[in-house]
Amino acid sequence: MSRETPTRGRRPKRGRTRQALMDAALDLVAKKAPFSSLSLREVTKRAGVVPTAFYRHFPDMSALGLTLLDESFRTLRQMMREVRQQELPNERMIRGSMETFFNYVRNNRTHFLFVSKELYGGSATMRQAIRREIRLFVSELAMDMARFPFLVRVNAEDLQMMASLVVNSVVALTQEMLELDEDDEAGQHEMLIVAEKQVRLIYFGVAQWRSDTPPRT
Amino acid sequence: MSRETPTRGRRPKRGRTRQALMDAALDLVAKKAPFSSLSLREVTKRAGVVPTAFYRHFPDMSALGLTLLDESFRTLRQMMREVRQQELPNERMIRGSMETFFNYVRNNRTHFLFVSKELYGGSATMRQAIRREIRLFVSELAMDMARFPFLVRVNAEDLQMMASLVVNSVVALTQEMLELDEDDEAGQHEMLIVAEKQVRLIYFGVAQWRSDTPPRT
DNA sequence: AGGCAATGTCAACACGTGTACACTTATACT
DNA sequence: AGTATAAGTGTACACGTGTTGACATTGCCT
Repeated sequence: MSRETPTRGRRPKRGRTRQALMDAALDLVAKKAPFSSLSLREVTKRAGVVPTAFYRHFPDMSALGLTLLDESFRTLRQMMREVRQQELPNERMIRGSMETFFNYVRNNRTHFLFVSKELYGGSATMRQAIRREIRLFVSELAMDMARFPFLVRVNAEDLQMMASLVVNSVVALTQEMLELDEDDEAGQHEMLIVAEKQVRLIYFGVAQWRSDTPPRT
Repeated sequence: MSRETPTRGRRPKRGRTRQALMDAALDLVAKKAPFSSLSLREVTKRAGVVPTAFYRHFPDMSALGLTLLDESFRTLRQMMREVRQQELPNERMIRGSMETFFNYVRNNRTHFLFVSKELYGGSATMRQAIRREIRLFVSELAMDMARFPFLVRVNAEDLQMMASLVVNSVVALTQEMLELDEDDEAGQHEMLIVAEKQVRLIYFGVAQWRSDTPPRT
């Protein structure tokens, strides 16, 4: 038995522990295992808090997970919206979007690691929640593409399919990038280059596309 | 404590348990959690065997995992090689490859579920092993594409980038399909359609591509 | 038929797990 | 200042975990 602090119930600021728990969970995810295989005790220990203190902030681990998930996507959504609104010419737009996105990933590494590991390995509700976010990105991108003049003849279904192709590719590259060492700048830069090329390639394909089925109104 | 069979050491055929353990693991992965969060006891219980019997066949759980991984990819590799060798004209080739691949996924659902959940959520060695297999597919596809007459001017780096775009997209759609209910035929068919369109779209983009930059570091 | 290696069982251990309960302390509000 | 409430602590329990060791059975080979 380790008796580091025999003092009893003495800790400063008001609601600091909640954040400590979230940070601890992300920490463990980054350097150990996926969130879904973390134990409550493990997290509390890392946060420097007794196990039972956990319940003062979350009813159980899955609640912590959903909070983390929300935190991960909240700022990202807004950022992508801003990126989209700045309306650059095509070529510059692709490059710019990729740069800001991957920069964001880099600055929020632990959050993306968390999401990446839960996308397919998490609980059913967790997976669905993440998928919903991704589908949202796809739909918004599809709406943007609908405004391209050379895509007026493409029906909604195909627009969705094109957008999902772009998003899926970026997601895959993101996950690949997260596998790299944190300070492998060369590798990460290469990922950016590849991502930009892949999206440009898709862009070429899109320009060539015709929907056989009747176009949208 | 359930004492269903108080008999002691009585079980028929020779090496049947090893397969029972592997089946039990896949079973649990399919209807519960990712392999990496399964416990040894859980697996043995499912296999109808006492925990210690496990060690007669595998030194530990990770060994079971690697065996399962090998089993998952061994037949797939060969199948893809056969598909590639049948040299159909472009359009038919895309459709045919997608059909046979997704059919294979359908017939080996549990194996692919296993792989899908370990790709990002598994242990480091597991993740690397799976990535290696995927990279192998990418390289082989790139070699195939190199024989396309309209791709002779594309450098090796870009060929790799194109192939990885195709493979990543198919992988993503596969994982999406695995999320569907096992007997949702309509949904699975739709996935096939989307996959075929996406690859065709990439194909269009590829036909338009020129490598501007000479290969550099 | 006999032997021996492979394959199974049982009991036990030391430890990690989630959670309930009763408690102490810190902070915010009147 | 006084106090109610939020937020922390320690103890305890029942259970699941991986692994060890000694023993029992099976089945293939000669």
